[in-house]
Amino acid sequence: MTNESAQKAPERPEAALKLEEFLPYRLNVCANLVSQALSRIYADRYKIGVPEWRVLVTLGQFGMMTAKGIGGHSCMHKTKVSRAVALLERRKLVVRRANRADLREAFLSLTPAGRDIYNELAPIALDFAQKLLESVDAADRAALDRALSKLTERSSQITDIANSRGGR
Amino acid sequence: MTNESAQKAPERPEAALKLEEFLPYRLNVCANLVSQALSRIYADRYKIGVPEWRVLVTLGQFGMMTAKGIGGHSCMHKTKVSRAVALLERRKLVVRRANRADLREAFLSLTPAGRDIYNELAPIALDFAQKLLESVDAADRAALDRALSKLTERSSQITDIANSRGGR
DNA sequence: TGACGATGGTTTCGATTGCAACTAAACAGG
DNA sequence: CCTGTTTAGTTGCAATCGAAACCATCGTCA
Repeated sequence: MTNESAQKAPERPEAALKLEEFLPYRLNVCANLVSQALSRIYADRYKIGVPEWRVLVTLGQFGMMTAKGIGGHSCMHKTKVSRAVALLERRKLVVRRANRADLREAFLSLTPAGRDIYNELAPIALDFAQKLLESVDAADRAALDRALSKLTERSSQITDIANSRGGR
Repeated sequence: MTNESAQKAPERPEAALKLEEFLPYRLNVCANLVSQALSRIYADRYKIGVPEWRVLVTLGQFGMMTAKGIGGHSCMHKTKVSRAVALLERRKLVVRRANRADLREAFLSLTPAGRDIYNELAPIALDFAQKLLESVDAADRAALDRALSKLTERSSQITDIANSRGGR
């Protein structure tokens, strides 16, 4: 066997790329399925999607916040936040209060109706997550927690570096 | 404290829903970041997106397959597969060969050019996944593996049940 | 004060998505 | 055979998304 042919060999069999074992793929499939299962809880009941759900939960958690704050905390693009808030505002689930000290931003918070929905959904969502976690061996749960944190941190790091390189 | 007020209490503080600790949310964020980081490897270089990437990898792995087969193996909607294949076909990375025994379907496979790209990308992708995994404590990796499998299984189960109920 | 860059948020626009309707071919079962 | 049903794959359409442009306001510095 020459060097040439060794280089051209498709791949070492033991290193073959199998999609179903490939971490990024598995994460994506898992996250989508979980997301879809969860959204059954609120989608039909209240006709809202994931972005609206996140806004609702964030405001439920913090009480009052700017759109920027919501975006930062829920990892959503500002246009997504803007549109989700607009929808919730139309439905009278969220109110906008001007910030006298800075008229560019506005403070958002749940209306009583929004709070009602939040109070109804939050325990159901927690229960859902709990049920989901119960399918994972108790001994593995902490590891999953750590792993998700590490993977999230590492990949956002990679993206940042690549972005700063590309943006030169 | 009456029963009434206990029922109306927003939530027990210890059970409060915190988005940043909520498993479905964390999975989604993690998967998106990882996916985005990975796509840097192939997106710019070859101007393809996730669906095309998955078709490429699936065909690289199995050699020859129908669109249905690809969809099943890569968890993609048939329209996504159809469009991804159409794009790759236009780029001469994939060929379609009629199945004499059943003219509805067609066998798809990589062209030599497609195989070249696969052979270039696969090791880089594997390396990426490896690097990513290295950020996770070695002791936690097997647990992550099991947890992802369980969560995937459980949530697709939930969705299936809900779907069959709704589809009555 | 007044000009300029930065910032919060909205809007416009092109691209991607998934559902539903469709086409064409296979496979009943009489 | 014909007829109705199922299946592989494509296409039309409406909804969603994110990048970039945009608008209004703020902070800075001369």
